Amino acid sequence: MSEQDQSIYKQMIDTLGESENMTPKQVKILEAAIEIISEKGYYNTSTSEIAKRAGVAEGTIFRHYRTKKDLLASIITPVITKFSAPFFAEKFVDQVFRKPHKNFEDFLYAFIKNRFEFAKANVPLVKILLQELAFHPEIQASYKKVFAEKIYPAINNVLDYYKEKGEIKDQPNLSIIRLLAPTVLGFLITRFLLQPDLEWDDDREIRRTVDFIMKGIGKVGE
Amino acid sequence: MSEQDQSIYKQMIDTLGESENMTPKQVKILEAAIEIISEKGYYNTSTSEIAKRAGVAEGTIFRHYRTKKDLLASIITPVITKFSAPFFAEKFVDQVFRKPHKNFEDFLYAFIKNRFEFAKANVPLVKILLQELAFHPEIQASYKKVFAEKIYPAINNVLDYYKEKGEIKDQPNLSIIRLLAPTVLGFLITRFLLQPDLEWDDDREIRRTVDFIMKGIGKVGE
Amino acid sequence: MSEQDQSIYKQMIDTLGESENMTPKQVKILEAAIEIISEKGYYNTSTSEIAKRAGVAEGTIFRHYRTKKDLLASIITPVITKFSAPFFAEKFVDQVFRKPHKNFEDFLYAFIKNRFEFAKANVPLVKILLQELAFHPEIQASYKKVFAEKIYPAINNVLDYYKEKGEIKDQPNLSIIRLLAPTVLGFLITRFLLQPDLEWDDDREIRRTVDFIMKGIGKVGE
Amino acid sequence: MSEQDQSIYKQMIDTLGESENMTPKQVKILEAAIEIISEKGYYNTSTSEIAKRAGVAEGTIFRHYRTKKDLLASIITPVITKFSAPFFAEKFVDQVFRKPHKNFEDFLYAFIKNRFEFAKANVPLVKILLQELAFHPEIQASYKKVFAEKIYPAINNVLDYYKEKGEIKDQPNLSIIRLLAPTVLGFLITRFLLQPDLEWDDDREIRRTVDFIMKGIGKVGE
DNA sequence: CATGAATGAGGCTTCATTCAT
DNA sequence: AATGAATGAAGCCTCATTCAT
Repeated sequence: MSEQDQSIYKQMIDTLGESENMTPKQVKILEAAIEIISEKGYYNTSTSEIAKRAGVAEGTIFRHYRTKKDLLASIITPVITKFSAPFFAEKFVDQVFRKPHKNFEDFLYAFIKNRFEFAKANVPLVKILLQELAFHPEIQASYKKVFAEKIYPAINNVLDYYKEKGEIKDQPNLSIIRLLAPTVLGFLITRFLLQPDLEWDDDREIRRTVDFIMKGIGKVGE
Repeated sequence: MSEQDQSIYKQMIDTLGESENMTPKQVKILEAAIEIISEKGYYNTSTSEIAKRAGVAEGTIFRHYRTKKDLLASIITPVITKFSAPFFAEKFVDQVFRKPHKNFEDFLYAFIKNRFEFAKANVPLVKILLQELAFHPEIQASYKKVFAEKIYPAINNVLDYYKEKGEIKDQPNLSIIRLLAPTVLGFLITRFLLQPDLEWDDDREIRRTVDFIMKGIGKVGE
Repeated sequence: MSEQDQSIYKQMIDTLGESENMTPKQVKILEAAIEIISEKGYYNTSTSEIAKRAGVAEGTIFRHYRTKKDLLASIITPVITKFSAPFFAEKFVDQVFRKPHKNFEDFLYAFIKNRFEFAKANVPLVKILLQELAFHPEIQASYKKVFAEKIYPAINNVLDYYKEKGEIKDQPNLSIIRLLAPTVLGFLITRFLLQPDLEWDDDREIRRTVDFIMKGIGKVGE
Repeated sequence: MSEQDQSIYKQMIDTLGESENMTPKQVKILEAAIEIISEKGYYNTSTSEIAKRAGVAEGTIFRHYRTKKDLLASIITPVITKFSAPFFAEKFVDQVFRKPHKNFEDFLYAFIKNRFEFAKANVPLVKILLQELAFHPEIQASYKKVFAEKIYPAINNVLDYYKEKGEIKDQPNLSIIRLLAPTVLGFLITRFLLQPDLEWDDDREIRRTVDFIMKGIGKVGE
């Protein structure tokens, strides 16, 4: 799995700050916005507060983002992209067919591990994504697009592949996803958002998750 | 499982309207608030809009609820209670020990089925609960209390019981819950909030969910 | 000096309650209004709060007083009357000419003493009068009328009388009043409103006040 | 006595407008607020009315003053300070000991004259101060502080000084102040607030006031 | 007489956004 | 690019007053 999507939170911003045409102030604005919005939510965060935390005049924000919602979009859109990065076309499918995963369980472990690291490095961003998704139709649309065009097809491929290899029980892929996704997401949400202060033995818990899924989905016990 | 907690949405309000001392206008206000807030979220819903939809003067809202947030609380608090109703003390535990469930699978099926019916009858309320939980510390506190005092102990009992009977694999109960809860919730959320328009074969999907969990948790295949 | 104007606060109300056609509820309302308004001022006191403290429905207030301002007027008007009671026509002037005061100093002492007792018995009412006078033109008008028709003429008489007797320096009566009034009022205000918790030797302080005025006004030292 | 505290009303604002960082709009707001509040009182004055009179959007008020009460405070606080300016430390006491006042009477005349000019130049401000003092605990606190720390000690010094010189009768200073203050204040209030339209011979009336006080306090006639 | 739910005008305040500098 | 004063729409809430019961 790619490593360049780790730690977007700062990294993403910095990268943009250099590669694209971001001024230092713009970077400050993004950082401040991410911090505050992830703490208090979009509607409880005022642009003036963001400006203050960023050490910038209020007007400056609107020089870079036409509206407050634009600012939110500019935070969330990359997260949607990066979060689904592994599913993007070749890389992901390639890994499945050519890479060292000798079976589905191996693949699943690697996949969860990878998304785990991503979430860990980007807690505030993931938090914003999950919280705001419900309230902003534009963002939902953006997500649905990525899901339909990238995520779903990729997963589909993988599942079909392992089904053929006889490692996955015969069920509609959608049903499988419906079971798989909440299990993985549920783990990440519990781990990083609901109970971040518990003492987690992360690796054991990841294995447990894999195990749980494998039992439920796999053909092993049958 | 009790049937008196079905369909709170209207039923709850009506009941209150009669049993408690709710005026017809107050009922209208609650209904309107639930509708609009579940559509657009708390922060996108203005009290004036609620008043308009309820056919009431804006001031009337504040005769009955000191604050807009009070109004939200008066919607959510009963949901928290009712949603966890099956866990409340005797009933739930009794069912497990004395009632017709011959094994954990049976119990699980009955339980999911029951919560499924509840969710089905109260989509708007559940939606509000899930969406707003993130933003209102008071509501979080209220939920945590119910979870710690009612839900968790009840589940604990059940799991211990079936562990003793050898139907559940030996894992920490917290880990089991961490796997179980997202699976059930994920199903309900997908079914009623994310993809309500799909043509669902509900019973088959419930069985699939039970099956998935049983495989992952149970001792069967070992 | 008349004794029937002592302790209006309760007494006034009770009297009205019997003699006039006041219901017990109306009495409660007046009492509550006086208490709260004297504590927090007219504009910081809501009719609902008055109703609550009076143990009465809000509507009941408006059954007895057309408006909130009417309620205030019904409190203040009698105070204006009673506060200037000693000046009312015959009684007052009579006392001056026929009664036991052998000189102006004696009269002054009796007068201040009398108004002192009145103020003492009616602190809340006096407080309301002083505080609200500034903001309600109707009340000002009412006061000016009483002053012009009763108070001023009466004082005028008295001053002229003692001037003739050679006990008061020859100055315009208005100037005398301008010096006299603040001295007396200033004492009462300090005593009951500004520093009510100090340990006052009331009689000594009254004598000091009389002395101060006598020196300033009288012919003694000349 | 210093002359730089004359005519705060406009002068104060103008000064601030230049020396401090006040925008022209902010100056307009202050002027409008002073005018209207002094006419109708704080609670009868709406922020929208102030905005209208100031030719400013209502929101602009709240950019400069977080609260309506803040606006009031920003008007009154300087008045409290300026009104007691002559009492502030050296200047005042110095004048007493080193300056041209050959006796207490001279000093008293100069003092009253000075405060008279101040009141004359700041009628609206003084009116607001007197009217609102009763209703705003924060303002009371602010005043009490100034009184305890500046005014009282200064007066104390002066009285002791002239007592030693044998020009003032031996009474507790607090008693003297209790007699002195209402006489001076009563004069100013009558002159500028109660009867501003009378034709006053100001100098004669000031002398009368001084005379009245001297007789009452002084040792002359004894 | 009494009630108290209902009203709706109006108050204070917030905040995204604009614009002259 | 950056500023920050200014805007004004819109939000929440209060409260005196009315009216059907």
